[in-house]
Amino acid sequence: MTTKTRDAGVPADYDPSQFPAFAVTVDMVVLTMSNGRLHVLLVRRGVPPFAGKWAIPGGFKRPTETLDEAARRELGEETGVDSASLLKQFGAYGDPGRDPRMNVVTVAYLAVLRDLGAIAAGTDAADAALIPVSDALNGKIDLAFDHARIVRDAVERVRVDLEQTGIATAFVGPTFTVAELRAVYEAVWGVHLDGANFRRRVVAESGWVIPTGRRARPGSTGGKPAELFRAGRMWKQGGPIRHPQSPEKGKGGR
Amino acid sequence: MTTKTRDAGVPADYDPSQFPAFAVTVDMVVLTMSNGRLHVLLVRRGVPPFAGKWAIPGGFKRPTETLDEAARRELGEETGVDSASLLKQFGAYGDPGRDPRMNVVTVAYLAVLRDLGAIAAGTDAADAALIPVSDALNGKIDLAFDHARIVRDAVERVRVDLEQTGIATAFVGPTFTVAELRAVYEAVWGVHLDGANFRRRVVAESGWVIPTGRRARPGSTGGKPAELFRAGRMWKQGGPIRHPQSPEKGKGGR
DNA sequence: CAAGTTCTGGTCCACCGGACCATAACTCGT
DNA sequence: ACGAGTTATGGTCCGGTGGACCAGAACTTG
Repeated sequence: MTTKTRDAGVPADYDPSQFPAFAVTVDMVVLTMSNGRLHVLLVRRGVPPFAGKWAIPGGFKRPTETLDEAARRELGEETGVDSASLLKQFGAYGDPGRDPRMNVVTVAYLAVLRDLGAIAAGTDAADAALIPVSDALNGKIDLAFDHARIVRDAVERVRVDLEQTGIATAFVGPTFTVAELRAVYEAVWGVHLDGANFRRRVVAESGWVIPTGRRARPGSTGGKPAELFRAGRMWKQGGPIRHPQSPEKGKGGR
Repeated sequence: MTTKTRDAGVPADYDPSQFPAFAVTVDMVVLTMSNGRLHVLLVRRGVPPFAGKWAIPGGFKRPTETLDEAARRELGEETGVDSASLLKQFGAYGDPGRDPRMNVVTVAYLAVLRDLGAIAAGTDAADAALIPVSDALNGKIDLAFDHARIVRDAVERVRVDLEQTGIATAFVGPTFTVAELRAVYEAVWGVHLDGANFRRRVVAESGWVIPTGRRARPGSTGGKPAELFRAGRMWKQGGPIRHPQSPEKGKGGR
């Protein structure tokens, strides 16, 4: 609810009319694939506290907008990207003292983007960078505030969503090959997937990927040119690819 | 982040130092099984706005506590339940005007409890009640603020978590039969599950349920006395029961 | 043109999920 | 006390899926 309903028979040690004031912000964890690895967009702080440290982009929510609108606005302001190809709320953070200056509760959003080269350029690039999530998570780069935890939660969310939604196509371009899509799964999950089986399942799930007639040019290393697909409309509810190693019983394929 | 990082080359139409003040609340959707149906705990509001309407319990977050702590405290104050058997954050809501008096952002928590009879009694029962979620969702009972949406999201979350975590055991008592556990799945999903297959999978998953030597007394309708189990420690990561009807392809069992 | 690399379709088999049957162990009514 | 009804629980059977593996197609480079 919004006001404390004072009907429980507990000592009224807190006056509901004197509610404490908080600042509310939205922070975005922007993830992308770069060079075959998962990266997160970070900005370097110029002012205290945590001046000089890396942080995830974000800003204050305005009273006249919803949380989703605030996230979309901030994403556009900080990265120049308008396409809310994927912008998903995944958590709220309000530990006391997480901002030394004031009481702040932040609502965290996950954004998955492709082609971050153009994005980093659009954001006055000086203080923005794409950092491999592995570096951000293992402490090689320490983040401002509780942003390390937020990034960790976001990555965990992506790992789960990859299995249950069509989030994978948000990582690749408007047109892509099966191998590119498979690389997303392999990078995020850190596993190896059989190419033939992967392709079979992806194309079997109707509505997932739609073949364009065209073919991609092979890389410098050769190989048969791959078929080009574009994303279908089945963006939610059940992707065809399942995380392996889930059979933690006593199986072990042949 | 917590302060707006002003490095993007966008017009500074908003002054970060003048952040708007919000009230932050935590609201709890308390779900339980009663009489074979899924119920939600609601309290009747005594003061405007929405006086007389039903609402989910909740209250203000204090600057000295985390969001999780606030949720646990409020749950105890309003329901008398201390056991955080399951208390999970699932969303933040901050639409403008959701509270006509002021700017409020609420962080919603899902609580799953058993044995709500004692709970409703402990909360000075006059204004608290267990309402079937079906009544709360189809508009038969209209809720204050945007609580209808919050309850809807919570129920959806439970449906998903039921498949992927061990949340089901939170609905039943400290000791339970396989049939009781199956009733949880059937009520939440609205499906019928085969008793024999259900039992097989539940007991096969090691660590899920632990047999106590005892047996339950059969109901007034007779039948073989069921074996009594208690919940194991495998509370997270992958329940053994899957939602049927997921094969939306072209199957149809034999 | 040979060798290497990648894509893509095919095959095969173990395992799983769900339908179904059978039996055990209780209740109630007569 | 005994049959009928009811619930619990184990067994069996079978189609479908997932994953390992092979083979051929279509490109690269040297």
